[in-house]
Amino acid sequence: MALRFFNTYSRRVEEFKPRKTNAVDLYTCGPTVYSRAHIGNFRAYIFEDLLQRHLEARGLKVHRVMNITDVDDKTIRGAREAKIPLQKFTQQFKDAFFEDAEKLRIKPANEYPAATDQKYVDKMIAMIGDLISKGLAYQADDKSVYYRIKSFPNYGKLAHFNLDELQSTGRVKHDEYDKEHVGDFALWKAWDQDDGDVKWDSPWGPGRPGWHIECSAMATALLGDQIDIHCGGVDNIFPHHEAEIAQSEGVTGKKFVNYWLHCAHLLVDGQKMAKSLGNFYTVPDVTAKGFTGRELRYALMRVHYRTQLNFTWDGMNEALESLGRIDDWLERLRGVGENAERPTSNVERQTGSDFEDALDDDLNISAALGFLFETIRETNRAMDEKKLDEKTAAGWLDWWERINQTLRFESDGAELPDDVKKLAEARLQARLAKDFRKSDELRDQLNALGWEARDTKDGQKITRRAGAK
RNA sequence: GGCGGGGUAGCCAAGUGGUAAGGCUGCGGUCUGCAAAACCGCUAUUCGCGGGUUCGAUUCCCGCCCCCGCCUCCA
Repeated sequence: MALRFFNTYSRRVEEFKPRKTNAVDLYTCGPTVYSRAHIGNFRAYIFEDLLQRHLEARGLKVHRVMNITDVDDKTIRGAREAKIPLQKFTQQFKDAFFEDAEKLRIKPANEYPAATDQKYVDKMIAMIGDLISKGLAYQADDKSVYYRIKSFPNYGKLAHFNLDELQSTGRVKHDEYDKEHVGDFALWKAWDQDDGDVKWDSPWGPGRPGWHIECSAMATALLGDQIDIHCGGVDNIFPHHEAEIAQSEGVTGKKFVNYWLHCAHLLVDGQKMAKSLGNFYTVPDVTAKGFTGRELRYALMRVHYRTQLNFTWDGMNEALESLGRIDDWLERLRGVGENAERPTSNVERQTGSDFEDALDDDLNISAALGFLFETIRETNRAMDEKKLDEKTAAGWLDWWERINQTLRFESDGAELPDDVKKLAEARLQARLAKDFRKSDELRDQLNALGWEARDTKDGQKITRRAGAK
């Protein structure tokens, strides 16, 4: 089956055809580092991770760029309030971002360009100059440079907005006196006192780049004038990505992006999770409740990226239990097939490609996981009936290795905490002494800590369950 | 008001013009010292509501209701 994605530009599922035979250019909008990214932000990055890994599973070499926005109104304000230099202020959130991304097993991008990097500022200035010379931008009385949206006929095509019908939500303050059209957006923001020493020289005076131009500059600088896929959250469709198209195509005259993919919001209590609403959780908030990064990864990944996902602690428990099912299955399967000769050349033939086929269909993760869990039930049944031979088990283990490159759901086999280890040891001794009263008491104590003792033919097994610290 | 996404069991969630995947939870059974895990069984005659097309619709068409998002610096 061919790869297909829903393209925001056409509002249709389209067959994916990369420009190059075996390579894909992927640009993903990264965080604005004015505070720690929340798990709603990470939902988008996890969707992009799934996308990248699946493209790779299909044999495509992915060149991924993720920008870091380290200068804007909020970062400047934050640095000013903290009374520290902008660089120092943003660095802590950059560090936190990479730390969290690693916990969620997100594959690093090839480049993380920063908006404050002089070479990209130079590129932005060059693009703005070019837009002015083409009549697509102008400097207003407030010294800022704005994009003249009425001169770019395709403006509004991505968001499917009619410019004359735009209605202000009042969310953003407009300086309407300076602009030719309310919709004109800033390419270069003239310096003012609140900016302190945050400024760059330009032909239009001191100032700093507008938000949108940074992505146009960095994307074209690192990936070229045209790129295959550009991703982000749905809230980036307008105005951010619409502006990127206007800027990039205004300069190059070429189609900027072939496929626009956007991820729906993470909700909490049925509302969008957003810093501005204060209803958000960060990765450390979730791990502080006793959940791991891979459990959060599962919880954020298991719902199709274009469907809004309501974040709940019940959902986290479901993730934990579901992963436990996978863990138990793998352990059991390894008991049967680990030492068998791997039928490497026949894995695909033996196990099929249902999992990958499902993901080909606009990343249908629910269907893909459906196949995984059906497989688990069927192979467990075969093992119960002692009908799963070594070689078949080994084949399924290879299949798992393959799909786990995309899912990255496997347990990293963390060590047991010392108190748990002690209780488990004591319980083992009690059981050997056939002191079941005591062993049951110890099991209750383990349960209270969020761990479960289970007796198998291979001895006692300790498993983490919901609420473990 | 304009433009999107969505409404499928207790919860989460696939899916198809031909009679509802999967996960979590709950209950019963096998197994077990007892449990757990695993497996088996049960849990939507029904897919927001009302019409229409059709031999047949949850799926296509029309109308309506509800939820969420975007509408110029939010992933």
